[in-house]
Amino acid sequence: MDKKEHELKIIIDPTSGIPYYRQIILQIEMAVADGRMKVGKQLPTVRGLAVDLQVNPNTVVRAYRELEFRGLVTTQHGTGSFISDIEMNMSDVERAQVLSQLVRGFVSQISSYGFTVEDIITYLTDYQEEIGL
Amino acid sequence: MDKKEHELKIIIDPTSGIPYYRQIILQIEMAVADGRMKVGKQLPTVRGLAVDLQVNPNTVVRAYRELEFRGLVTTQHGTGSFISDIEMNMSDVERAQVLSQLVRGFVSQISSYGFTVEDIITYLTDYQEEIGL
Amino acid sequence: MDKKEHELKIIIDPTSGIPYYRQIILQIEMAVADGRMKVGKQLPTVRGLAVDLQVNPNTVVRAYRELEFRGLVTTQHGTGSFISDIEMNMSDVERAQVLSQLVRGFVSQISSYGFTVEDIITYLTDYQEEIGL
Amino acid sequence: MDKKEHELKIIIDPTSGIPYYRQIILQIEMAVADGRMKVGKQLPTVRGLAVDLQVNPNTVVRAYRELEFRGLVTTQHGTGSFISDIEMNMSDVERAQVLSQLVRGFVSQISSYGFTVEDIITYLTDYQEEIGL
DNA sequence: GTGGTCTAGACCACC
DNA sequence: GTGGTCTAGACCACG
Repeated sequence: MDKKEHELKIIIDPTSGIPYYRQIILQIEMAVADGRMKVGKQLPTVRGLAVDLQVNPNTVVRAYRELEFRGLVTTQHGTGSFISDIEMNMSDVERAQVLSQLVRGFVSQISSYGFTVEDIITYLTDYQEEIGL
Repeated sequence: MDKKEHELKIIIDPTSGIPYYRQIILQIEMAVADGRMKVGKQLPTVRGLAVDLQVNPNTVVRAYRELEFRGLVTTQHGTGSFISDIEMNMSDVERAQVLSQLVRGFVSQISSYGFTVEDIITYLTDYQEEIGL
Repeated sequence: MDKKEHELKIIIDPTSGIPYYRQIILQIEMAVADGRMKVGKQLPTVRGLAVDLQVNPNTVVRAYRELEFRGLVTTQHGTGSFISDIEMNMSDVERAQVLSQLVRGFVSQISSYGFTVEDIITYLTDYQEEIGL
Repeated sequence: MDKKEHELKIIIDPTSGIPYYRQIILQIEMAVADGRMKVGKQLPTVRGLAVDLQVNPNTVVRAYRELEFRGLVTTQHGTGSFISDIEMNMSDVERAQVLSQLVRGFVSQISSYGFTVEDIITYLTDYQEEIGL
């Protein structure tokens, strides 16, 4: 078994209309969500990732900054950026605030498709049972 | 007891983060989808709607143009804009698919922050009341 | 009495060692704190302020972005940036989170001078009485 | 009951946001200020301290160099670094002035977000316990 | 080597 | 006109 089969592999789609820095954020969030990136693990360096993705280093910086703001990532100057342990580093209040921002962003997104908060709640309730199986 | 007495009541929310022209598009789409606007019916004039909504006429123009591009609306120069008879609306099934994709993506995202579906539902329920104010 | 005697007058000190964008943030915060900027008032445009301060527009963008993240400022694409009504737009949870971030930043700052949280609490308690006079 | 049994115990907090070399400087300054380190006493060797703190030797070098620049420390090539007899430490009065300036500035800042001195005190008291863990 | 800040200037989206 | 994103590349701070 190759321990590296599920490493962090970010892919930028220039045609998606989604800003590059957001694509980076989303894919790092997903990597954490599905366990490919674990607490304490170092993220690619800013410059390294920029070269990989063929984007400007500043674009990566911006993505990392936003992740740090949200508490998902910790940056140590001169050392690198790491996945932080949110549960440990954030108070309940802070976690609630992150949830709030994420949900509001999502609501804004779905309403641009004409869906309502009601629709999501209904869907999620069903989804929850589905997962619970 | 006429359920259609308010045929087309568009409301712009400047704080939603959704572009004005999109808000107009969405609400016209929804009006068509739920039967408040029917094929052949005339839309408000660009200037009239702009005054109503207190937005720049160009914003309304843009919304109508995009609707025309999608085939939902036909513009007759010098006469006005009308709902065209092309069936461009998403079916319920399609809408459900889109919702599903969006919500699952979001659930994946928030789980990277250690939140659960339960957390979202709770938050949304509160949020819904807050908006309802 | 000239109504404009106390307008927003931002001054960048290139020798202070404080990043320009932080200097902008701090001075806008102060302007709001002392009433020179009020809720709903429009901030200088990004480009306008950049020219005024003789800094790059991106530097102003960054300052405004951070203020928006903190909830002090609301940006409307294509229209401008405005002082937002924090009390209205933020939930208790969100306000608590902003407080948390501000205080933690301050603690980090003062500990670089060798002061402790204890020192601040002591000072603030005295200060509070002083103000209360 | 020797109060000085732990003459110089430096602790690096990687999460504080304060540069390592500053943390070293501050703790040496404080050790001098409260009498744990006296004039003429030898500081730990660069390499020894680097190993102790698990930091890069260059980081210790930098801290010592800055202390030497300030006159607090004298380095004798091939022999070691020593506390010099120049009185560079802030008096209590000076420290109080600095604290005052910092705190008042911060109070002004947070008031732009609608927070009160009371809010900070409450938060700090909680925070203090949290850190104390 | 790492990340942080800033500039100059381009191009896009929204009003 | 407004703000938003991105690039190219420089210089600084930290380890």
